Amino acid sequence: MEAQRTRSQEQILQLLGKLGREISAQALYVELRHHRQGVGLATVYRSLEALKLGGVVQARTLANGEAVYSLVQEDKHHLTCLQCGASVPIDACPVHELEAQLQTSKRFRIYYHTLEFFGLCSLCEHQHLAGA
Amino acid sequence: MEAQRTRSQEQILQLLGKLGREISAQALYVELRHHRQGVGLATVYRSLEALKLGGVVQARTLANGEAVYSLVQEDKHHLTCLQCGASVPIDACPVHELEAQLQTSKRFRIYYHTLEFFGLCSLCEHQHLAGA
DNA sequence: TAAGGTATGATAATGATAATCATTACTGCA
DNA sequence: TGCAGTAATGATTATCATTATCATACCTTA
Repeated sequence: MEAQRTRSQEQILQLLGKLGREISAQALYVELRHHRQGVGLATVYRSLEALKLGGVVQARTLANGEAVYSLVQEDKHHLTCLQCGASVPIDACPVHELEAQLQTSKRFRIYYHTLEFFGLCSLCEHQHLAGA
Repeated sequence: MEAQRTRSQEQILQLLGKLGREISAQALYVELRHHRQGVGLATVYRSLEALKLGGVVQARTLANGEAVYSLVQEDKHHLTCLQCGASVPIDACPVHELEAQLQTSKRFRIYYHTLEFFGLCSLCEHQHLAGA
């Protein structure tokens, strides 16, 4: 029965809560190691996977390919520069109604969503146009 | 000056257009190889990067970590099952207004956005609850 | 305490992407 | 047309996050 949470899962959950921000599995591993007794890297990945399936943790993939995790929270979205990778948070989020609709029309239990905008920040756009 | 497109870039662009669907860099590499004269894998990656920066190609990352590319197109979003990976397309998209706002308020030139919902499809939710 | 199952951790394997570097194609100019 | 300099290409290697493996430790229940 997977309703029970593992000790590692609890630790990770707690740390994620304390941090209040996204963090990669690798960084989590290091962080846990600093704090108290360490947790194996494999276990970090396993726990994150389980928590994700449990609907309490969400993940998104950064431009460099690594995934970052956080507690499921509504409306933390981003605007990311394709050139320099700068990522600024945005707070508006117009997808709630849609989410509710989808949940019934598509017969999916939706845990979370990601919404990301990609383009060029003004600085990079300049450089880009200049042909730098 | 990077306004000019490379031959490889043109080939890739054309193939993406013909395909009309998302495809990974690796698959593109194989595909190009089948069609005409091959293009090196490194060049595939470089070209995709350039086209992305040029605002004509968009990318998103699959659950398994690989990135898929397609021509920039509005409103091709997905609903993905965290368990089995099933990914069903959705056609509604409520973010246009927000995108327009952001473009001015955040001083970003936005090329495209991704919007993805994650959860469990009804089948997997059953299995999950059953503790399989 | 013993048995069965699950969780864990160290480590190796995988696989996509990025870096390297020598070679080739292209550009503008004499 | 020939040259020089620059950008593009491709084969290959390096990197690095993630997964798989497998033996050990733990926990629950009888």
